[in-house]
Amino acid sequence: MKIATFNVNGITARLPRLLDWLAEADPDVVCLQEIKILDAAFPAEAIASAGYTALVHGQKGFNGVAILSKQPATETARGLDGDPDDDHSRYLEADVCGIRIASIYLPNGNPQPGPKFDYKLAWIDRLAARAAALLATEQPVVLAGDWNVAPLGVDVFSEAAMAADALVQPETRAKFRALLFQGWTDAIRALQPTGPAFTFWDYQAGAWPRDLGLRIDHLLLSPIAADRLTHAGIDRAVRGGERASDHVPVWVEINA
DNA sequence: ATGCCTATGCGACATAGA
Repeated sequence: MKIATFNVNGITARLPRLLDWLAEADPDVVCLQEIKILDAAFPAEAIASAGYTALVHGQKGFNGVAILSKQPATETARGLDGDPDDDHSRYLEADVCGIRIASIYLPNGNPQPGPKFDYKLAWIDRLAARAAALLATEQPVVLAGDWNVAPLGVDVFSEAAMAADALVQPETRAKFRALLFQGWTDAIRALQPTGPAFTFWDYQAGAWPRDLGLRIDHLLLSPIAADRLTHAGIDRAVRGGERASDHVPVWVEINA
């Protein structure tokens, strides 16, 4: 089964690119982030024509996540526990063919320090609580999404240029590492242990042609899912398309 | 030391992204 994550930065603006990529990459499941649309306005018909059902946890203007699937998908969670005042649409989870799959849009957290950074750190704690509960089920689980965390120095084009950014702060990295060390496998790093593996290039300052990227989109696998991991990849070429998102699709294949 | 781009919204610039 091929499972992908793709921050589309607006489903309306990106629909042609998404449909092109679905036809070309042929994933079974796609976790989308930043769909920036209400559930009722989601282009479900176009997605259905491509062969996918859609679970949608939308929001107007910004945020919003979805899970597209060729096989039947059963929703298992919408949002994270732990903060009744949090009205951001950033977490959606489903069962597909016995695999638990989460679409995650972790808060950016800039500027830091400040309330947005505090929200980010608290959100990681809430996600870690959910992740621990999922691990305890001993099911195959895939946590896929835009984590807005560059785990190591090699995951940014320049540590100096990024020093003040919420994506690389020691507290950010420590919380990500703590979650990872619950027992998750970072799929891209499991199959490509060294070197850059960027998944995002800013629209500004010629970041894409200069290859000034970040690795912030990740698929974390539970032990049983990791045992079944056969392939993983980053579809870099998508970044060079017309009206591209600033993120590209990242995917894994696990034995069904 | 800031903006550089891009998407969206009851738009005529502001907010958010990372």
